[in-house]
Amino acid sequence: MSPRPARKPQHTYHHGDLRDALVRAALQDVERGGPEAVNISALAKKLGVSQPAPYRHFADRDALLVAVTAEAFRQFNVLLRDEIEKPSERSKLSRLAQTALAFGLRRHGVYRLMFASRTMACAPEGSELHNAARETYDLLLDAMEAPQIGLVRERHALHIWAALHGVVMLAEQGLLTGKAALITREQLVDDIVEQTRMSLKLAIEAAGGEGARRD
Amino acid sequence: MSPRPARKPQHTYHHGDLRDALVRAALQDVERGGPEAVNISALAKKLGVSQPAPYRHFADRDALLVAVTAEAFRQFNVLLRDEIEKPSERSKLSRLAQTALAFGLRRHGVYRLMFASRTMACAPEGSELHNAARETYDLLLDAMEAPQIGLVRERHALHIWAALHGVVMLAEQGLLTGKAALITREQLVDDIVEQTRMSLKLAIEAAGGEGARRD
DNA sequence: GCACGAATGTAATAGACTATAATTTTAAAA
DNA sequence: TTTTAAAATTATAGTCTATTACATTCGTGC
Repeated sequence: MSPRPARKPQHTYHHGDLRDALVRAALQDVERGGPEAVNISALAKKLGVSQPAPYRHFADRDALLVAVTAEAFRQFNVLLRDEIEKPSERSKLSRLAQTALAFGLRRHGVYRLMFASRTMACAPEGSELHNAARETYDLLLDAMEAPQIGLVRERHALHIWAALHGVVMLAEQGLLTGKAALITREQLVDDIVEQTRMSLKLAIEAAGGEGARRD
Repeated sequence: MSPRPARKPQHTYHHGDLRDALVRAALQDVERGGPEAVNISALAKKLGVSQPAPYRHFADRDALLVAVTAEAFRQFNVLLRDEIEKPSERSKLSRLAQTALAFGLRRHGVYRLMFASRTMACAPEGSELHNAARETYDLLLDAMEAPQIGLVRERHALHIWAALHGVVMLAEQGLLTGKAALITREQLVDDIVEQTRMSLKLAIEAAGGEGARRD
């Protein structure tokens, strides 16, 4: 998104920044109530334009959601990249996982849009959205700090990604109750990361013994 | 749901089975297009009643979705229970996981309603829906065939549940592409189950050494 | 059998939201 | 300055949810 004009001139016929303003405002709504909370009419009203004005910039509601999702991925990926590039005692993988968990819980409406919505499910391979998600995955691969041996790294990366995603979703759905509530989400994620790191280490050692870089 | 009458008598003023018919038909729609595909007007038309008739049986659209979700959980739990009660060479846990995976992929609209919808997120603790999900979790605990030692079993159960859920959702969202596509979902789930069984076994042995049944 | 209340249906209608068409205003290029 | 394209506007149609007021049927008690 382009930088926002300091303040909107009053009563101009042209908004001047409607497209970006729509994405920003819609993202806020998604944050509160998930994708289904996005309401074109309400957005138009809030931004002080007529109800059909948004359709000058987005073919339909879905197109707006695509733009919002892309922006969400941008923010998510920046967050993750900043975290794993930061120097720290703790492992990159653990920090990436905890950062993603925190994002998923704190901005769960946005997270749902990114990882559990029709918008993403309909994004064709090679689309902007698909590439954004791919970038997230690449950050994960990077954070694993493991050599590329066959599909060993992929297998473990997917395991972590899946489990992390599962924790966020189960927590959001209120399915971590009873005895399960005694385990914090952060602990659970740490467990998952550690267990996987262990398994990965073993697999790398095993592969090292028989000559690496197979496929 | 009560057993369905063989065939609806023609042109009776009363449908006779509208409530259940609505749930069944809505479940079909969810199967195709997820929760957002449920359309009260269309359902009424399809079932040959007036548009407002469904509101005699459900306060609003959300209430219908709650009933549909409950029915979905009933079917899911029956499927899982049947699987783990069946005698087999393979472990209960592995079979439960593969069955859940297959359900999540084949009936992904329904799965989304059960595990990634506002309907479930809004289900209060103690509600029919919440209990249904709890029952699923109990089946998982049962399938683990592990003694109850502190939170060890819970921790591993949650790990599996989360990862399983993650695999289904990532697959549905088309996020398993590139090198990741070379690993089948079934393989991935098997990996996760095996890795967790290993970790669980170690944890149980470790706990056994220092006297079990702590909390 | 039949009267009556509860359950279940209908018709009519309001309101929210998406989306399109026709028209007007503005900004900026020629 | 004129012209043109982009970006708004007003007006309007269509779909869907939901409510209200009224009609029909079912089943129970007499």
